[in-house]
Amino acid sequence: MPQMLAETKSAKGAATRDQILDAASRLIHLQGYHCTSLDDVLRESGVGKGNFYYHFRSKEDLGYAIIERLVTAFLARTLEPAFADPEPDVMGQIEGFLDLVLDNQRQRNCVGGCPMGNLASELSDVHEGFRQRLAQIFAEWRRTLTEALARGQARGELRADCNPERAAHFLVAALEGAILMTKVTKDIGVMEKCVDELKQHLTLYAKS
Amino acid sequence: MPQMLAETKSAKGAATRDQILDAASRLIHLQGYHCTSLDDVLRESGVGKGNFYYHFRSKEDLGYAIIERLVTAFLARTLEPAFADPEPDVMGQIEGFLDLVLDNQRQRNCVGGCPMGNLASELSDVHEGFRQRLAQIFAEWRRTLTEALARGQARGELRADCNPERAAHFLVAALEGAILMTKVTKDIGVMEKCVDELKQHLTLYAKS
DNA sequence: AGCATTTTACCGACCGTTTGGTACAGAATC
DNA sequence: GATTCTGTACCAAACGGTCGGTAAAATGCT
Repeated sequence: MPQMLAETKSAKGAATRDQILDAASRLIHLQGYHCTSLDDVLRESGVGKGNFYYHFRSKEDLGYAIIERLVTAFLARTLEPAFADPEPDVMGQIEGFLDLVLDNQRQRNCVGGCPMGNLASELSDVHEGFRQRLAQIFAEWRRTLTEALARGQARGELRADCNPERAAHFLVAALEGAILMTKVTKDIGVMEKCVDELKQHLTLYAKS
Repeated sequence: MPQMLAETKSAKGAATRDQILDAASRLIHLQGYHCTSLDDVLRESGVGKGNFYYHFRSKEDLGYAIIERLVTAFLARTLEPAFADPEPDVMGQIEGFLDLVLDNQRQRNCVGGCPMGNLASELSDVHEGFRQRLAQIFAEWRRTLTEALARGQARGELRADCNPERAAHFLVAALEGAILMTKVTKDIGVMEKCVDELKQHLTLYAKS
């Protein structure tokens, strides 16, 4: 019975594994999953093919690893920081979060779009496993927003007739759509308008 | 000098060309552009390879044709009908349009998503020509909404402080995002919530 | 300590398949 | 009888993936 796993056990191995993930993340963010070939990743990362298959079972396995790295990066660097402190007013927190995502796209010059949104669009109807994992991530994103809104509601900052869960669904969807539109138009102004309008929408929830 | 064009000249030729486009549209809608191979299209349409290359210069050429067929179908069957009659109240027209798009996704069981949104996400950073054409389509969609909103504003149905262009940007983006979210979650309820919220947003524009 | 052995990490040639695309001959149609 | 169409055979390149083999660590043994 041959060893079927490919677990990384030393610091050196972990380093090359990271090199692969770095290159693959970058390429897949720009070109998509199917349009990024193994050879692309190998060339970009300077890792040999045999080495790749030492660290990953398959391209699919790499795909899952990329998604995992994506979600941790998003949660740790964008979502959680924006809502970490439960003290400040929720409205300001959400607006800050919107600005953060907007600025992210501005810095990228409208290239790449949302890594998770891209994969969701490309793979949802092609690979059920990927779809489920991605859906999970969006659910977590939504949950964070829902909780923040509910928190604000409990504190009397938001109107009682605001439906936190529905609003969270809407915020995530609108943001994803805005990123997509700014990606296809290559005009950050498009997303700015959308975020402005989204902030307008938030006033619907504000207490009188 | 060989014949470089591939213009269809008889009814029969046009028929097979349509068969190809039908199959390709279906497949690309479900699997995306890169994930749909020529052989897939040939198998599905029952057309030989030589025949395909009689009607299309390349897969890229097919891609452009698909986009063209997409836009005409969307404009003729969805967008224009919803806003054809300039008489009724704009608010109702937009709500009707939202319901139409929502119902479209319901009928598809949340499979496929928005054909144009999918291509925009997959190809915007990979193929500049496709990107430009897709951006054009979204611009036209937005223009229709902008004009409708401006019409309503001129008639006093909408508040003066509503910015039609900005609102149109937002509506398109939010709708695209909602379709994407319903595609990845495979739950039409997600899109229903988004459309509900979007209708709430429209009340911001309503006169007092 | 010093040597032997296993484990971990890595390479690049190679494999079968599929890719988009071509050549071309034959059939259908006018 | 030319033009319009269509099937088949074929191509080089690229695809994801496998292979045998090799450094280089880590580990075991005395």
